[in-house]
Amino acid sequence: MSVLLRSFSTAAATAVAVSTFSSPSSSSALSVAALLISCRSLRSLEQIHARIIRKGLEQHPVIATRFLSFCAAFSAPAYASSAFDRLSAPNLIVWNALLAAHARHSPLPTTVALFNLLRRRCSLPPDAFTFPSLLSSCSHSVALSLGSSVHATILRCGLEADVFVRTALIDFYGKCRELRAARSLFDEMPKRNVVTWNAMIDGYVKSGDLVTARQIFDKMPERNAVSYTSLIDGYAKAGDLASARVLFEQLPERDVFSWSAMISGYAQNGQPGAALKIFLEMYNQNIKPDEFVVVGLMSACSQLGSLTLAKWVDLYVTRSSIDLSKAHVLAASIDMNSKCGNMERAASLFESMPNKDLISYCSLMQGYSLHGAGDKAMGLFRQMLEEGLMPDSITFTVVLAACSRAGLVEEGRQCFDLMTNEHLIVPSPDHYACMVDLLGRAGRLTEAYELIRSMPVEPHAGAWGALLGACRIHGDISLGETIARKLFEIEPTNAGNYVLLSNIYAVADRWADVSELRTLMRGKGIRKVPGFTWI
DNA sequence: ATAGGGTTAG
Repeated sequence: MSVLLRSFSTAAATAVAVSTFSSPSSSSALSVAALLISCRSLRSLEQIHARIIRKGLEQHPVIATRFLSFCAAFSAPAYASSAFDRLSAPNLIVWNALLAAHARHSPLPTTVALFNLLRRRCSLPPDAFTFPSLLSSCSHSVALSLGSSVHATILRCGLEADVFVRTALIDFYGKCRELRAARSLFDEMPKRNVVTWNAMIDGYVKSGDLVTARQIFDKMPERNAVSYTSLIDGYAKAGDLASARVLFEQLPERDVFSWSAMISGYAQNGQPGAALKIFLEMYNQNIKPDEFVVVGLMSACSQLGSLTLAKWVDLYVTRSSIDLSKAHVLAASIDMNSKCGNMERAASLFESMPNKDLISYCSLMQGYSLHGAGDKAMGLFRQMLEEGLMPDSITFTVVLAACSRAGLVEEGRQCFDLMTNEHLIVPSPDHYACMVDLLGRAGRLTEAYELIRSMPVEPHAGAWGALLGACRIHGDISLGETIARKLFEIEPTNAGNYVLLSNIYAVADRWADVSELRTLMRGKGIRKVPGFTWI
């Protein structure tokens, strides 16, 4: 009965609207309106648009509104504007639909300009449908002062009590970390819905107050997937995967957002195995992944370094409907293939990029470096400079590490000079560690020692460790002892340093020293880490 | 016709 009534009233509303603009035929308007509802892509929207024009229905307010909201759905704000500009007398509803299309997909200034145009051109003042879009645009840009002036306008229009407007305001203040403003608006609200509560949770999560976010979550009368996922995401970002997991297990209906929150949460916290397990659970439930899930999966796979897995993931993504040309998916894929040793694939993905960026260059260079092709890494570095890209501090870390692994002493030195003299980058402890490693491996132990002692910043254990490793390779006992003594001070419990010195003694047949060192270790309660060998 | 959730990578 209610369905019948509703469809009747929709038809009636259409008829009224049609009569106000004198349509050629109300039945064609109805059929086009029905066609619009079933529209599934931008291409089919374009076809329907042609039909709208052909049938003379372009000025029909209901058709125009529906058309504009489909432009919003397919992220086509420019298309919405071009159609809107041909309307002779758009009413407030049509204006609101245009504003919504832009609020979701255009930069804030464009949306604000449109709002000002609406105020000047539309015969009616903005209503409760106007402000939520405008505010959401302010929220996404975290434009506190602009949004506050919108709030003032809302008060002048007497619209602050509207649930949609008020929820949008709460969301806005929450996103701007103005939790006190959000809270006063929230506490004095007579009727809230689940979106209102979720806006508060999101605000507290974003400002890092997980305790209050949890209190809101526990207090709310009904929850949906968004309530859970916001909190899961907050816990995951704070590294509390245990709490995230408990909520995830409690969530009755998981959507792709909740799955990706867990997968990327584990991946980002260095638990690639757990990330993979969650993904497999999702996969076995035949849930379609999206690009966020896939990026998390690839990140986990990079950390595991398994070529077999990387090949499977690659094939899986190729067969899915995920757009591999999207920048972050591509970056994750290049990184995964590089780290897992599929350099051909990494290189071909890299070549497919129209605009190669610093990060993709670095991913590929690191891959070559890791797999013993330092010369290829250096070739890429030269190509990068020729392309006019500006290397940053991390780029040089990758490049210097590549030189060090490949024993390219001269190139490494040149790069260090290039970094400091031309790019004016202050060398970090990491850069020094690379240089010490580079010189040390090449047997220039004295030079390396001089470098480490002349560092203007405090060298970290990695630099000393690299030098101690070099002393072992080149059998320098006296320097080795000096460096080891330094390292025992900096990191007294790292067994690796004791093992290295012990190996130096062993190679020189100084077994008494080996034995003494072992006693020293036992005395300090240090146990050797599996994987290190005593000769 | 309107408000809510997610990867800054090397």
